[in-house]
Amino acid sequence: MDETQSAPKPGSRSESREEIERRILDCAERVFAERGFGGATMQLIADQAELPKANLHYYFESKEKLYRQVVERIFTIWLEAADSFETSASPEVALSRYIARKMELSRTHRYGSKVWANEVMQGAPIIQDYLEVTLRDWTETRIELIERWIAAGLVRPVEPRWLLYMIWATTQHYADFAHQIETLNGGRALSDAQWRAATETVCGIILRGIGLQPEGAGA
Amino acid sequence: MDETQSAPKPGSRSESREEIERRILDCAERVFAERGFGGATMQLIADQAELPKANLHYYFESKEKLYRQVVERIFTIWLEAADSFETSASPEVALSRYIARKMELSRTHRYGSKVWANEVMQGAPIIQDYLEVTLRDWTETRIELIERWIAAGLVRPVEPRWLLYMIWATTQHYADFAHQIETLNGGRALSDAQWRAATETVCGIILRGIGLQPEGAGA
DNA sequence: AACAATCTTGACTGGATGGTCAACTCTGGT
DNA sequence: ACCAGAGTTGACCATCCAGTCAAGATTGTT
Repeated sequence: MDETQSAPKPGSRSESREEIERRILDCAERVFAERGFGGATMQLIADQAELPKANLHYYFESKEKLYRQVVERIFTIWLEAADSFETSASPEVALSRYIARKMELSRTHRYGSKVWANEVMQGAPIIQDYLEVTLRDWTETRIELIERWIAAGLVRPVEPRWLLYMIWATTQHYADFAHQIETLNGGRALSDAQWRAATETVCGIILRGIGLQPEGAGA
Repeated sequence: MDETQSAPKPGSRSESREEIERRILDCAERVFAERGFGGATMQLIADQAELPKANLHYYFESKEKLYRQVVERIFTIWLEAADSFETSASPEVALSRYIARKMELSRTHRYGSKVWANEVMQGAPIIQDYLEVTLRDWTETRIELIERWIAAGLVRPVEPRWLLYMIWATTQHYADFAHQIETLNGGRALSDAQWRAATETVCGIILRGIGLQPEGAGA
């Protein structure tokens, strides 16, 4: 039901420390995602990782330290995705790639996205500094970039800030609200084709919404 | 620091049962929103409502019953907002009104939106039946409506489903991620003007994105 | 084989949590 | 003034939780 790892058997001692820590982090991510920090229990994480709770504490000092590492790992992934918003590309390319990448992340890192959402909803007690520094800087450079596009007449005048929030919201929605989306999809996960269609629709609406023509768009 | 009520003093016995229950529900909503179901404690809710914990149990049998009522209240509000997506209006009017109403809800019912988000992220253990019946029916009628608009050539062909998700995601983001938005706004809540601008930008991008001209749009 | 370092784990602890209860107070009706 | 029912509350309980610990198992090294 739950095979994250498969090369060395979970109980086996041939697993390296790194592998075990990764297995714990993966399970912790899922549990924190589904129940929030307060609702998650070390016992449940231990069970899912197929370890005794005491052993879990051997690898991660405390629940908070474990949570911190989960959140930090997610932020790293987010940062990498953020790079696909290339400052050198044309508006069409930069935005399409960024949106597509974020949609992909929502599919492959559903739980990470949920942990992030939970953390922010709780007022970002752990990652406030990331918001204030890294995220803020990134946001500001992109706002300036979009403003330059607007000044150059490439993009219809919109406030870049609300545009960025729209992209974040729309793409992350597919991870955070996956359960709702799947319920409305007859209880089934979205197919490859549906993910492609959703990505294209999101790209299409946003690009056209700011006066761009999506690449490879018909009539 | 925390005056939800003010006409009759919190401790006063001149408060009606209804008033007390509403005060509890308001506080519970906030606590559940910020910490999720598992992370919330009855003690904290009681403290915020300025009641002894035992008294809280006099009004609400159990934590789960209280949570259920909070979620049901939110769903009711959501349903009312859903009505502003009028099936009789033009695409421009129906969509603009719906988006504007949802943005307004994100501003006035931030905590309700967060509780909903939490519930869905946890797999909707309490409200699965709402998702499967009420939400599904509503969604399907709107999808058919949008398909008729498309068939009539009023709206550019897009898959209505992804459009609806986009509207939900974008508007609810302003409630669920309010903390992030405020951090990026220099730590201040959005002003009236900013809410208006955000609403207009969201409306503008979505309407133009599907080939409509927002009402009262310039050039 | 001997040994030290690393890893594993069942049993435990102190504190928090949801929920209960019996005693108490208040209010409106007579 | 009296009473019954509604509302209030401190003290209490069983359970669960994060975290500890010491005894034991495994591993790499010589």
